Amino acid sequence: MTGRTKVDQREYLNLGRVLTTAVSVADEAGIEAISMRKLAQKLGVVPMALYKHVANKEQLLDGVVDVVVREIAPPDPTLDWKPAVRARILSARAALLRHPWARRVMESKATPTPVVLDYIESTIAIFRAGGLSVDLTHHALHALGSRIFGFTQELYNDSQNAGPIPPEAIQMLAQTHPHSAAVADSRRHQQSSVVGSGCDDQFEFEFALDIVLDGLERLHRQGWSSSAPRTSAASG
Amino acid sequence: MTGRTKVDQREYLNLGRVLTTAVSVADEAGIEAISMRKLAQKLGVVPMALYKHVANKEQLLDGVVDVVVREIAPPDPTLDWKPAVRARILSARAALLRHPWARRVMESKATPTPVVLDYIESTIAIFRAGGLSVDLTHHALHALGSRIFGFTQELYNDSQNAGPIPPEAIQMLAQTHPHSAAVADSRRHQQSSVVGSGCDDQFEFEFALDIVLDGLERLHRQGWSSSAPRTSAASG
DNA sequence: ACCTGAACACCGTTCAAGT
DNA sequence: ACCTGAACACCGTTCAAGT
Repeated sequence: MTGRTKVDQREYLNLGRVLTTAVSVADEAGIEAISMRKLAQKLGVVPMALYKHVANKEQLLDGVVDVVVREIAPPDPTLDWKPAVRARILSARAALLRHPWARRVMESKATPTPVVLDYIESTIAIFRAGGLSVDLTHHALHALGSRIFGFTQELYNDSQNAGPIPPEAIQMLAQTHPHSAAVADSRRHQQSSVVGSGCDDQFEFEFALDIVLDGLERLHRQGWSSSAPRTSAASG
Repeated sequence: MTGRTKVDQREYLNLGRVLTTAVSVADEAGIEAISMRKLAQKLGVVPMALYKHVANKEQLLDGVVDVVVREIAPPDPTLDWKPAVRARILSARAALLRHPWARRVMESKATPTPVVLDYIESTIAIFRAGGLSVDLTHHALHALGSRIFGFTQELYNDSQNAGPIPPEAIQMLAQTHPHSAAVADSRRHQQSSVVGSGCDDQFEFEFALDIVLDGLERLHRQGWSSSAPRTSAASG
């Protein structure tokens, strides 16, 4: 009977509140701030109370990823397959920019959750509705890979904190690695849209994405098939 | 004076032995088997003894990555830039296939070690020697991204243990996600070179790599520049 | 029957005590 | 001066004791 007062003092914990709290904790303090103990403290409960809603930490992270994936905009049925896929991937990228820690969590997973599977399914559906064969769609998924989720595939992703590389650093780099310094320095001559970074990340993302999408479109127009005699994949 | 007997009983620990032991431990038992405590035990020393050779665990992992990166074959100067880059990346991929845990370790790093910087430098040198502009080389590095290191960018990389997806699983998947099931099923009709996996990972890797390299070659031939009026990146 | 605090088996690293 | 064992501050999860 005394348990009844708990209802008045505090909302019962539920899975939704656990997950959205975990997302906001990660947004504010990074993924390393999500431990069962710290999250429980944030929720004002004992650590073991979380185990009423998730079986273990892995299941918690699955749920957290699902929250992020659900933020990705659904496909626009009025677009042709190429702009539709492009818009979808850019929406996924936007979601990951809001939750930069989510990429690492997703990469640590070995199998997709049903929510992620739904996302993949609807993305495949865009290709198929656009007339691409099952075969080419299969290879397209491999070629796009985790870019489907909006992942960038830069050499070093974690330089989000740093702004442009200071000139002194490039000067020093030039003494040992001149080519690298020259390429790094070419960033600062692009004043197009630079905000915090020395590089226009959005431009580079779209540049790489368009190379792949254009290559796939070319193969599609050629009626390319993997069982046909092998030539250079995207030439002709 | 009694310390002298230590020399007879056991070789003095040195950094090289620490790193090569760490690599073989990871090869045999996975990256989670590398902890300062377990590694020390494997070497027959007390955990704190490792701190004579590395400042902390991060520095240990840096050294371990360096061992793997040094296994990548140097560029072949007799080849044109495209086949040279292609061969280099395939050599990097081969190194990662021997040390599958290395990818995750490299991704956890925020900045490159000098050894990794040497690798990047020599790869950039291939592009420049082939006549690509600094500008295009810059974008090429972004477009290839971590593929430079031989990283695959599949949706799920950790399915190395599993063989082909069993037909029953595809049947079940088909009920909820028909497109995904069809695409997954298209794997089993490629009997080209399948060894353990249901998919020809080498083919898919080269397929995606060639799309990017062919796109870059096309832009190079067009004299493409990022400062020129923007069109679809790789079309024309 | 339910909840939960203590405990377990780890981890990287600090630090002071012992030689 | 050097080495190193105990200790610290964590972690995810188990489990039995208490209500």
